[in-house]
Amino acid sequence: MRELVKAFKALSDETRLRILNILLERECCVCEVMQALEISQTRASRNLSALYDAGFLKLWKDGLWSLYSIDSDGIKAHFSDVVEAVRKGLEGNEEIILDRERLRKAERVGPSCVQRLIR
Amino acid sequence: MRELVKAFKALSDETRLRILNILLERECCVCEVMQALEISQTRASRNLSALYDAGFLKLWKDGLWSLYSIDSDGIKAHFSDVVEAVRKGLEGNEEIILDRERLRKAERVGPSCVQRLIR
DNA sequence: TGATAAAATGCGCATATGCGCATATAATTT
DNA sequence: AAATTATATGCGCATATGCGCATTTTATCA
Repeated sequence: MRELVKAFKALSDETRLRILNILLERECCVCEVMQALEISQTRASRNLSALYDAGFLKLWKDGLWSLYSIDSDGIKAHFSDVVEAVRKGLEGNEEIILDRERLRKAERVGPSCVQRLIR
Repeated sequence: MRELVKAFKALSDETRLRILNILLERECCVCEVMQALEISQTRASRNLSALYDAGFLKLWKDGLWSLYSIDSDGIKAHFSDVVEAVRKGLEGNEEIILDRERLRKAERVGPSCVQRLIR
């Protein structure tokens, strides 16, 4: 039960749904998430961790980069339906579309290069 | 998006998952929820409202009674999978089993008769 | 070894949430 | 109309959450 609650808690936040959405597109490092969603480093890092702790993501460290991606195998069988529901539920949303567009332009250069772009 | 977030927020609470679970068994009035989960009137009422506001329940008033039940039709197509995920996710949980047992014994007599049983 | 860089984290604050208590509301009964 | 009863709600408080700022951690590279 605790785990279920934790999973839903992870999904009950706009930032995290947006993150999940771009990760459905492809694996990302923290700075790419920052660029795609136009959010701060702290915010990206913390929310990625939350999704990770809830069991939705897997993490693979490549040097300085933390690469997060959907943990398709780790997500319990019946919970992949929930992720699918998220994907469908977000379909057509404007912000979500923008996120994906910015993701296409996002580069794997760290936050220090982007910092000034954010506010 | 706001709606999605609201839906998941409604599901990210133990009390509300327990309520959803007994409503999967059958329609209940507030006092039956109190009895099944052994919680206060305020708590039952408020959490039922939250699930209602998020679009999971429908409400039918019969005299003094407010009868809540799963809104199978109202729940959007792809969201019934989420409810199903909840049901499966709760399977075997001890508290959940107890809730269902108490539900069987629950009667449609108001909180005033039960009040003393709760703490 | 020192400088640089990506990501994580401690702290603090503003806001949100859960819920008890008391009371209000609304429907029923006498 | 007054009393009773099932549910809803205003208020207040304790706790949780989100996130910015500054700093730390961890890894790379000169």
